[in-house]
Amino acid sequence: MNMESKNFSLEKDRILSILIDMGYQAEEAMRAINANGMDAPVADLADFICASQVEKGTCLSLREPPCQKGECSSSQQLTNSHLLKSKTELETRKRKLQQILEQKPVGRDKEVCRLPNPMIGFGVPGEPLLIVNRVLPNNAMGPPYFYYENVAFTPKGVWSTISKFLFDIKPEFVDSKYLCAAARKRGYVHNLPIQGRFQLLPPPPLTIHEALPLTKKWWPSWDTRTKLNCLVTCVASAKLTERIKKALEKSDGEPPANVKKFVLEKCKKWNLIWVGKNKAAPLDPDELEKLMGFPRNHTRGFRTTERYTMLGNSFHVDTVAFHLSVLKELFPSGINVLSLFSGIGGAEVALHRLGIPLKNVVSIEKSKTCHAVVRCWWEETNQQGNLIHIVDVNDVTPGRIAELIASFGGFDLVIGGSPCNNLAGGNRVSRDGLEGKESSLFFQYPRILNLVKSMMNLK
DNA sequence: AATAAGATGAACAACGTT
DNA sequence: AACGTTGTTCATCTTATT
Repeated sequence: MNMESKNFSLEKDRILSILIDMGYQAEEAMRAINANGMDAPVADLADFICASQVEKGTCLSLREPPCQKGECSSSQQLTNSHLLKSKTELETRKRKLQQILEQKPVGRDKEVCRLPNPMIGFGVPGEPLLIVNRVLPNNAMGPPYFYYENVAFTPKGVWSTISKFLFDIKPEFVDSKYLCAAARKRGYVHNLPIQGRFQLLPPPPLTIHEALPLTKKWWPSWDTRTKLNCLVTCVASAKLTERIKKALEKSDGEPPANVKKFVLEKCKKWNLIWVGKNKAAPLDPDELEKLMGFPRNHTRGFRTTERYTMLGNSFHVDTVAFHLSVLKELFPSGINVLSLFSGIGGAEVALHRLGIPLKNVVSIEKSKTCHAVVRCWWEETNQQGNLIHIVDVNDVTPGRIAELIASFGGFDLVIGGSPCNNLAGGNRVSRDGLEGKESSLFFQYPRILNLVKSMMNLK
C-alpha cells in the first residue's frame, strides 16, 4: 500500500469513527462518506444520513424542524438597577440581540454566528434581562435541562454547527468579565429558563485591584488595565519577568514610550500582574482558583503546570452558577446530573454553591488527576449523594444510560463543555475546528443528550 | 525519567480611515 | 464599500533542567 492511499484510508477511518461517535451505524456512515466524499463537512454527512433515515422512517429525530418562533419581544424592564444604562442604549442592545436570535443562515458558506457586543448574553448581574420570553423549539424542551459550553472565538461556522446539533438554539455568548476581574468569552447553548437568575454571594470583585489587593502597591500608573484577559493553560516564564524588570530599570520614573509599549504588550499577552518593584509576574495557581470561582486549594497537591492546565480548561464558576441559578426553585430536593467532560467539576461546584443538593452525579472525565480533584472535593464538602465516574465517553452506551436512568429515575441536567483545543486561538499547531482530534468529541454531547431525552420520554 | 521553560503565528472580530 | 490597524485567544511541541 503506498503512502497516499494509506493516508486516504486513515482519514476515512477517522471520519467514520466520528460519525459512529455521533451514534450512526457504521454502514450508513460509510454510505454517506462514499456518496459525499471525504472532504465534505461532518455536518453534511450527518445531514445526509439523517435524510436517508427520514426516507426510511428510522430517523431518531435528531433534528426536527424548529417550531414556529413566537414573538420574543414581549420585553419588560425590571426596575431595580441603578446601573441601568440609558434607555436608548438598552433598546439598542435588545434590538441587536433580537437580530442575532432571529438571524437566518444565508447560504452554506455564510453560516456564521454573530457575537454580541457587549458580550452579555441575555443579561448579566446588575443589568435587567434583555429578553424575557424566549421561545424554544418543542424538541428542545426538557426533561432534561441541558447546558453546553465552549469558547466564543472559534473558526468560522463552528458555532452554527454546534447550534444545529442542539435543536437550532442560538448560543448565549457571555464574557465573564462582567462577573469577575478576568475576561472569559464563552458561548453557552442551553434550554434553561432565563427569568429569575441570581448570582452567587458574595459577588466576586470586578477589578484586578479588588481581586488582588497586593498588586495595588506596585501597579504603574501607565498600566491602565482594570481587567485581566482570559485565563489560559499556559503561563509566562520567569525569564520574561526578568526582561521586563531590566527594561524598566534602565529608566527611573516614567519609562520611555517604546518601553511602555513593550511591557504593556507582554502584560496583556501573558496576563501578568505587578507583584514587586518593576516586577510583573504570572498568576499563581492559587490566584487562578480564586479568579475562576473555585474554593481555595481546590487543586492543591498536584504539580504546578498540571494545576494551570486543569484550571485554564475549566468553567468560570460564577458565570455558570448565574445561569444555573434558575434550577434552584425547580429542584428544591436536589438533582441528578450527567456531567460530560467534567474536568475539575466547575458545574458541580456551581450547583453546590447555589445550594442545590446533588443526588446523583455521573461524571464523565478521562483525566485521572481531574477526577481526583472532583473526588476530593466531593468528600471534603460532605456530599450526601452518589458520585459515579465514567472514564471513557465511548462507554456511555444506550445500555449504560438505560441502567443509570433505571437506578435513580432519570437525569435533571445534562451539562458539559467539550474540548476546545482544536478551536482555541492559542493553538498554533492543530486548530482544526470541530472535526479536530479532540474537539470532535463535541458530537458525543448531542449523541448522549438525545439518548437521555429519548429514554426519559419513554418513561 | 519527570518536569519546567522556551519558541512557534494565525484566525478572526472590531474599529477606524480612506 | 474597501482597506488597514489593533487587539484577543480553555495551545502544542521541542529543548533544557532537575
